[in-house]
Amino acid sequence: MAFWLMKSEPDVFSWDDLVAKGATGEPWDGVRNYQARNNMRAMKLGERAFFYHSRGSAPAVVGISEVIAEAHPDPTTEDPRWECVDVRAQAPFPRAVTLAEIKAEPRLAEMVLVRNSRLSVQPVREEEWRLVCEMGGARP
DNA sequence: GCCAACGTTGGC
DNA sequence: GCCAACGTTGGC
Repeated sequence: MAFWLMKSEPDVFSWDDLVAKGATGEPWDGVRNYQARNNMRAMKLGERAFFYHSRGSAPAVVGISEVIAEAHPDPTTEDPRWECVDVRAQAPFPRAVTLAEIKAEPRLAEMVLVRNSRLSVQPVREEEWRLVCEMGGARP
């Protein structure tokens, strides 16, 4: 069981937008980066991902989403190279965990979020997952 | 709004 | 296959 982190600009598609989609969820389309696509290809049904708000006033992990459809062609392009998974909101973080808090935690220094801030879909280690959940008061 | 870091493109 | 130029992302 792997863990993931997916970024979204809250002005474009926020956690609340995903919550509003309910059980139907949302295709995570528009990704045009090979590493991010490869990560989506590796996602399995039922695996979970942090929902991260980038470019907001305070970039932060704000919720947990769940994969409800494995990789399939991205409906927003004819280009067969690009694929997406579908996700739905599973649970909000009682307290958002900001990037500043993550950077201040030495045990999270190896997170992809810290080391390669530009990758929009990234793996999270199990111990990192548990720690971030704990920091946000979320059930891991 | 600025700018550093990174990924992609395209000429050679 | 190299690398400069360019575009995009995202923190601040």
